[in-house]
Amino acid sequence: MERMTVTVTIYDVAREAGVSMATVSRVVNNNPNVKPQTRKKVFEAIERLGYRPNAVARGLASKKTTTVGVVIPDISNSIFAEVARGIEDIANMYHYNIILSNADKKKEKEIRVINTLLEKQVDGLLFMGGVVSEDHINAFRTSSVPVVLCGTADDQNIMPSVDIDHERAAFDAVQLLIQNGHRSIGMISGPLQDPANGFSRYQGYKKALEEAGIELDEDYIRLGNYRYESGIDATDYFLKLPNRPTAIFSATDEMAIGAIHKIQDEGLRVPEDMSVMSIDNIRMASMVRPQLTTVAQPMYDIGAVSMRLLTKLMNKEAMEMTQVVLPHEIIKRSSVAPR
Amino acid sequence: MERMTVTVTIYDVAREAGVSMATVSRVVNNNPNVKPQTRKKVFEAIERLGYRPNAVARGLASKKTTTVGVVIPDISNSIFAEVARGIEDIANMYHYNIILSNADKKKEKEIRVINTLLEKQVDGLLFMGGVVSEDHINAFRTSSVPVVLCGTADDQNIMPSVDIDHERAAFDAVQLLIQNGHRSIGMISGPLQDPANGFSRYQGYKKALEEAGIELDEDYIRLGNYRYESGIDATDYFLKLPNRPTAIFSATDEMAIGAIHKIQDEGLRVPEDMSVMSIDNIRMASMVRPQLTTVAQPMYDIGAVSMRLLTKLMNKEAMEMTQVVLPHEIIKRSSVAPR
DNA sequence: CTGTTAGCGCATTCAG
DNA sequence: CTGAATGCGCTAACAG
Repeated sequence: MERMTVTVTIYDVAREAGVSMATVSRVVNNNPNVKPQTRKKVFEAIERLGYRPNAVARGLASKKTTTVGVVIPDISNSIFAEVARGIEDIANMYHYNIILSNADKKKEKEIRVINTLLEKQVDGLLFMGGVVSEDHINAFRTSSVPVVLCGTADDQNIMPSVDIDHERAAFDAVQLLIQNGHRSIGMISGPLQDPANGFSRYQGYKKALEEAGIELDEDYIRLGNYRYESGIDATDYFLKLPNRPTAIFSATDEMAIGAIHKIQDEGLRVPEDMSVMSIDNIRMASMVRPQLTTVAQPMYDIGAVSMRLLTKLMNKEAMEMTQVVLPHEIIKRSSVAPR
Repeated sequence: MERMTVTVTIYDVAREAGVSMATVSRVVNNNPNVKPQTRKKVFEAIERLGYRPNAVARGLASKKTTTVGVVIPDISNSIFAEVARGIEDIANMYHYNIILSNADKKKEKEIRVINTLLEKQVDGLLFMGGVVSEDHINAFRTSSVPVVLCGTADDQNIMPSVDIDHERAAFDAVQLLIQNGHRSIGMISGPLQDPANGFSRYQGYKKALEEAGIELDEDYIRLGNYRYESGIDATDYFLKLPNRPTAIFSATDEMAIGAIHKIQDEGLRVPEDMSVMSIDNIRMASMVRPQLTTVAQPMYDIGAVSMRLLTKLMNKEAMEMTQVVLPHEIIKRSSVAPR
C-alpha cells in the first residue's frame, strides 16, 4: 500500500491561512478568543492541508499527554479484561488514551513497567497487581502524577484505590452456605500471598465459620492457583476425604467451575450431593450447568470508577475520600441447595 | 500520598557529571562512542539525581515514540483479549508499548480512533475490526506509519494482514460433521456483513455441503450475534423444526455452548441426540460438558505474528509477503458423534 | 482578538 | 571520544 508522507505543521497552516501559529494553536485548542471569521479561515487551511496536530510536540510543550498508564496482571484473563474495558470507556469519555502493559503480578516486571510508563509522561497511572510492596510505593512516590490502585489496595491504605471488600464478600458467601445448613464447608483458596483474592477471601471464610461457631478444620482448606484445573484437583482431594464436606466455597468462579465438573465427573450431583459457591461472577458462571451461585464483583465498575477517580486526581480536584469500596452482591443461581 | 516532583533533565545530569548533554544522551542511548570512564561518571550522576529520560521529548527529537496503536473491537471479549496478549508480549519484547482503543466494530469510532492514534505519533498501527472499508483504507493511506490488519483482511488484499482462512476453517468443520454421517446440519452463523467471522464462515459451510452433494436448505441457517444467548435462540428454533438437523455447526464457540445447553435443557443429549461443533477454541470450550469439538483459531499467535510483522515494517525490512495466513486445527473433543 | 517570543527535553549534525 | 549548536512542533505567557 502506498502511503503519502507529507508532514504538515502548525506553521504551514498559519502561512496558508495568513495568520500566526498562535492563532492556529488557539483554534485547534478551541480557545474562544478567536474571531469566527479567522477561525473559519484556519479551519479551511487545516482541511486543505490535511493538518493533523502532533500530540508529542503538544505534550512536550504543555506537559500533558492525555494518556494514562495501566498496569494489569494479564489482559487475557477475563476478569481483568472486563476491568480494562471499564477503564478505557471512561478514559475515552474524558479524552484520554491508555497504554496497557501486562505485568503478570511479577513485582520486578511491575516496577519496570511503572517506570517506562512514567518515562512516557503519562498523566496518571492505574495499577492492578498482586502485592503492593514497599518498593511499589517508592516507585509511585517518585511519580509526579497521581496513581490509583484498582482491584487491590496497599495494606497501609495510603494510596487512592477502588476495590470491593474481599473479606466481606467471602464472609457473605460462606454465610449463605451456613444458612443453608452446611457445617462442613471445604474452601478452595487462592495463594495466601495474594492480599485481595487470596488472603482476604480466606479470612472471610474463617470469620464466617467462627461466627457460626464452626471449628476450623485445616483438612477443609486447599490452595489453588485460580485456574480451572486447580479447582478440579482440590475437589478431587475433598471428594476422597473420609468425611467429605457438603459444600465447597471457592475463592474464584473459575476454580468453582472446575469443582462442579469434578463432582459431576465422579457421578455426583450439584447441588444435591454437594453445593458449590464462589466469588466473581464471570460470564461463564451462568454458562455452566447448574448455573453457579456466586458473589458478584463489579469488574467493569471497578475499572470505570478508578479511572474516574484518576481524572479527578489529575485535575487536582479536592477529594474527601480516595479509598472507595464498591458493593458486592450475592447472585443466587442453582449450585447451592439446603442440606 | 506525598509525591516529590523534581524534574531533572538531561542538562542537570550533564552538569552533575561534568560533561555535555550530548554525552549524556549518548550513554542513555547506549552509543558505543563513549569512554568507559565518562560513561561511568554519567551513570553515577543519573543515579544520584534519579534522572528519568523524558520519552516525549525524545519522541519529538527522534520522531519515534516506540509505541504502537492497537484498534480492537472489545477488549472484554476473550477472543480479542487473547490476541491482545499476543500483541503486547511481542511488543514488549521489542520494547514497544501499546495504546489500546476499543472501537466496537463501529466504523465511525474506528476512524476516529485511528486518527487520534496517528496524532499521538505511534510508530505503527494494528487494526482489528469488522469491515475494512474504503474509508478505512483512506485513513490508513494518510498514515505515515505502517498498518497491519489483525484477524481480518481487506477484500482487495492490499494491506498487510495476518489471519486464518476462515472459510477453510468452516469448511473443515462441516466436513468433519459430514464424515460423521450427518446430512442435515444446521448452521448458526454470525452477521453476514462481518467478512471474517460472518460471511467467510458461512461460505465455508455452503461449500462443504456443496462438495458433499447436500442441498442447501435455508431453513437450516440461523443468524446469531456471537453471544451465548443467540446460540440458545437459534437452537430453540432448530429443535422445533419438523425435521430437525442431526448436527449444528456454529460460527463461534460461544454460540455453540449456548446450543449445547439448549439441547440439554430440552432433555436431549449431546452428542447422542445432536452433535455440535464450531470454530474458535476459546478456553470455555474445554470447560463445558460435553467438551466442545471445535476448530482452533490461534488467537495468541495472530496477535504475536501481526505485531512481529509490524516491527519488520517499522524497520523497513524488505518483505516478500505481507499477507500471512496462519493454520487452524481441528480439536476433536466430545460434542460430535457419528450418526 | 492577534502576533512575537521563548522554551518544553532531547537527538543529532557538525566540528574538533 | 566529546562539545556546541540547532531544531523537532507546539503551548504559553506577554504585548499590543
